[in-house]
Amino acid sequence: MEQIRVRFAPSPTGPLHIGGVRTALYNYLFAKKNGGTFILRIEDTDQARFVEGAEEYIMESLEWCGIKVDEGIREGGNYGPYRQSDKKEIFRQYADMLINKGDAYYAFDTPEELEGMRKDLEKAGKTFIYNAELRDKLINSLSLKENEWKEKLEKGEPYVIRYKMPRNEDIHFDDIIRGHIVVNTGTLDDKVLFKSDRMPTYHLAHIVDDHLMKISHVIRGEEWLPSLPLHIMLYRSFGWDPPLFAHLPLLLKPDGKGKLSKRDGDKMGFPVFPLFWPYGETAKGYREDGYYPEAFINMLVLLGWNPGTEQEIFSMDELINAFSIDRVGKSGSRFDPEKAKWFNHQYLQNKTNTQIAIEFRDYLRSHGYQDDIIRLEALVGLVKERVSFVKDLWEQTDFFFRAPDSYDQEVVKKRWKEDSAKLLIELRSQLENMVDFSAASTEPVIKAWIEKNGYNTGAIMNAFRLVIVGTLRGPHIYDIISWIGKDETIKRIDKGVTLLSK
RNA sequence: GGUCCAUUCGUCUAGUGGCUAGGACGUCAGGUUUUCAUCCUGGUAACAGGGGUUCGAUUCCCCUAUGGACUACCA
Repeated sequence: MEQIRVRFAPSPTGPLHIGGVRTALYNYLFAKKNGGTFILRIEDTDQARFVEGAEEYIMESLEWCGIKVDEGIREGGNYGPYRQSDKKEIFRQYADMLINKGDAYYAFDTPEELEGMRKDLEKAGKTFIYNAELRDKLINSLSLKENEWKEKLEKGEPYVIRYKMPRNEDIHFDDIIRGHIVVNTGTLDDKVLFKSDRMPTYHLAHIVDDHLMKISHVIRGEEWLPSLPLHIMLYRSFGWDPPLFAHLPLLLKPDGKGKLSKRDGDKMGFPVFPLFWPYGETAKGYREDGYYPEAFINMLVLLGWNPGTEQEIFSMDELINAFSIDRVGKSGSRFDPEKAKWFNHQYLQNKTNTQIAIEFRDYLRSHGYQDDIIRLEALVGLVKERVSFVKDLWEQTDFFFRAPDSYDQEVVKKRWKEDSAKLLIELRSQLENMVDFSAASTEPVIKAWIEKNGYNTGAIMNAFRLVIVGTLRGPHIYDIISWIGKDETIKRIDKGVTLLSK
């Protein structure tokens, strides 16, 4: 059987969008599932849009996601170079092959001339297509006499190389996800294959590279579907067997219409990129927002693919095992930031308290507190179920580290009664004598004391929580006082009684 | 405008020529927690519309509508 080789081929024009990450992920899963090779190829044939740092960003993003590249710029491989600008001479040779074969030609029209004609025709209600109908009226090696266009070449006039699309021919092809598609060449134009800056366009470069790199399956975004007929024609002209194609549906914005863009993220407060983008107009990333890469990937993989079972939580290994391109859907998926949070919650709950405590320690430092890891582990155990992110732990635990310096006025109004101070002072004396301050020890004692005196449990517990926490929230009160300790508990009771009895 | 693609609960989706159309997120209601959150249980909610084909269509075909992509010397 043929060796499976797939590639992810982004262009370094900015940060990698999560739609791009998903494409990379599906390629990776497909490769690993089938014992194949995952290749990262940088398509930097557009010199004008090149962005410094984008290439590094792409590689770092894949690494963070746990998508391992088998062949690429860093990894090497036998099918390099893996950066297209490093092999532009090679592309030129292939463009010449097409010219010699008569399937491509030189065109000398300037962009301004073409734009002018396009506008004129549009005014007349017609569509301008550089194709068999019009190419004779334009300036190229088909319309000009041989000596004329050769002279232009010799004089060094700028030119492009265009593909000579047949006038009227049905092109049949298959897409793994979408099935059989037929397009007539009459609706297609003579696409530019080689630009006047002596770089190939995407169309030429990726066909040549995919062939040279022995790519077996092209898995890419749906936006390429309309140009697939051209690509099929190119394979035919070169006399090469095309790879198999799978065009992935798009990722849509959470509300409204259209595909997901950076603006949506800014507007609705969620990241559209895996990592923070530090150049120019900066953009936030999932990593910096506190997402675990496993959760991010798990969320992303289910946008457009499902295993056909009810399993929702997948490790990368499980994904590799379960993945099948047949189960990729056809329609675009709307991205849901709420579900992304839910996934992170799931992953956070599955971490050990130790792991979380180590991460939490860094956040604590930024708030000016520290504690030893054993105590932090215990603390994490009390509150982790309440949060989806480590960074949210602080707002669940701030009162463990500092006594309240003000009290929730609504609670005071409702729960602080005439006899609250007296009851808390009694409670204080109960606690004061206890040696073992664990919840298991204090809880029954306090309960018994309340019962014996026929006190109202609610009145005491709410007042107690108020002076310890400052408001009515948090874990079991006995767990809280155990963690902060007897001295601190007594102090907080005293402080509360003093301040609230005024 | 032209070409191509798509359409099941609000969202991600499962599914079949005959099912009470299933799950998850969200939401709502109860329960647990004398707090809050979590958690548990339950509820709400969908086959875009119209024609066919068929004994029977959510499922197959056509049309319409809606949405999307592409339509650069960008990828």
